[in-house]
Amino acid sequence: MSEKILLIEDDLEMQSLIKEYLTNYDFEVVAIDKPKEALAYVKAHSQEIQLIVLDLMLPQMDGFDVCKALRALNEEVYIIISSARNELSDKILGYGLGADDYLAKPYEPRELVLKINSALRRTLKSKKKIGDFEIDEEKMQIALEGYALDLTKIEFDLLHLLLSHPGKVFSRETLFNAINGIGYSSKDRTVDMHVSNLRAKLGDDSKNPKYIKSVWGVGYQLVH
Amino acid sequence: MSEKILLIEDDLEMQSLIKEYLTNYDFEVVAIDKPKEALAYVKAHSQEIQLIVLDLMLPQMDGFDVCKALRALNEEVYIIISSARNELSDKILGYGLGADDYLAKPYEPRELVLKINSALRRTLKSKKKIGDFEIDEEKMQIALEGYALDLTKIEFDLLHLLLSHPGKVFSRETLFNAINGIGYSSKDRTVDMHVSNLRAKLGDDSKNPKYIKSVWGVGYQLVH
DNA sequence: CTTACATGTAAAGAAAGTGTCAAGAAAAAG
DNA sequence: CTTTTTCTTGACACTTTCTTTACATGTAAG
Repeated sequence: MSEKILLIEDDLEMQSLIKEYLTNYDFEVVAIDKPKEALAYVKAHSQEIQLIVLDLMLPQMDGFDVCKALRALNEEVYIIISSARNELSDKILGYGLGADDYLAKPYEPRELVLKINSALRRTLKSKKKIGDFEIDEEKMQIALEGYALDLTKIEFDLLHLLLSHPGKVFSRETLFNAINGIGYSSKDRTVDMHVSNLRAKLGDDSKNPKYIKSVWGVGYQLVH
Repeated sequence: MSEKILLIEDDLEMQSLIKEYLTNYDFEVVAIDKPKEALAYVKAHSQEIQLIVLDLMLPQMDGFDVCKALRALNEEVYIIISSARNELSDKILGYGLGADDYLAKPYEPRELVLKINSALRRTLKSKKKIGDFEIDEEKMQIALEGYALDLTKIEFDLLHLLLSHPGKVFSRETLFNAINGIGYSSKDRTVDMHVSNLRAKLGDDSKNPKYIKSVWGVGYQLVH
């Protein structure tokens, strides 16, 4: 699995250096030196690009405007700005350019790799797929077979926990603690109730569960 | 029960110190100073290793790359990185090297033991093989020759206990206590009943047991 | 071989766990 | 402050599991 990265850098020597370095780390890199071309590229391939590395010292357009334009084209993409250290460092982060991270020049290529990795880890984290489910952590939403479920907070937490370890048996106490902090007593039926409601929303059947199975005397587990 | 830990540390003095310390805590430690050797070792013994302690100040390869390579070889293993405090401490945790925990040098050996313990508690949970059986503790499931058994909680506990010490003779009282807390009386036949049901589910024969053997006047044992 | 006690297991009864409706309590929204 | 939504609790029916009883069978020792 490789990720597509757009590198916008007008210093061609630097460009090829970084491109090579990132390529070694299994990223797919598209390098462009002219901001207008870059914008055109993003317009055309918006969906494919996971991340943009933008150097601010660009000739044709002001780097700020490029950044804004990029963000306008794609709200989701992660943008890392690089620029000479003493230049704009503070401002960039402060003002709403839409950039997600900042890297002072000169920088170690490794640093860039680190930032890219952490960025991708974060973006790839929302929208995990598990079986027929799709979790969007940011939106606090879970979809089943493409249809978003209308869950309460507790239901979301519960299902999320079950989905995080498919097949694992969770005791009622564990589930209770996950949603309520502490204070479980064995005659508490609240977890059962939430599971029952969840099942209803999932269209699941307790006697013949497709998703949430009861483990007698213990708790519940996600069928997988 | 001891756990296998791989220690990658090029400072030999430090290495033997830590190794000795961990050994005192009943861990089985493999210490290697050369990263290439370490990688080779992991490749060969991937399944056995529960946890890796990796020192970043290594000669041949960059510690980052070692860490990544280790993670590539084994997604499951828990990796603890150690490194001089002021070096990269913050970055390491933030960025995606695949490490699970971080320890700033110099550290107290005790600290390391604590981290190891908490890590093992988390990972050491699933899928042990014993003879024809395979236990998945997380899923609370035991499979016989690949087929999952449908056991009740008590049956699971009972078989699990027998499997944990193949050949050991367990008295009825011990077995009873394991499943019921306390309160065994010698004319209690409940353990016998559970064993009988278990045997049925295992397709076992009490007169000619393949799995659970009766030990006259005492209790039961797992045939091995 | 006989006695005394141990084990195997079917079947019945006891106990405990689960599903969910409906009502009340609590929290969030308006 | 009122309304609405969500959460908890109690109740009851129902299911599954556990224990006990009962009797047949098996084993060791005199």
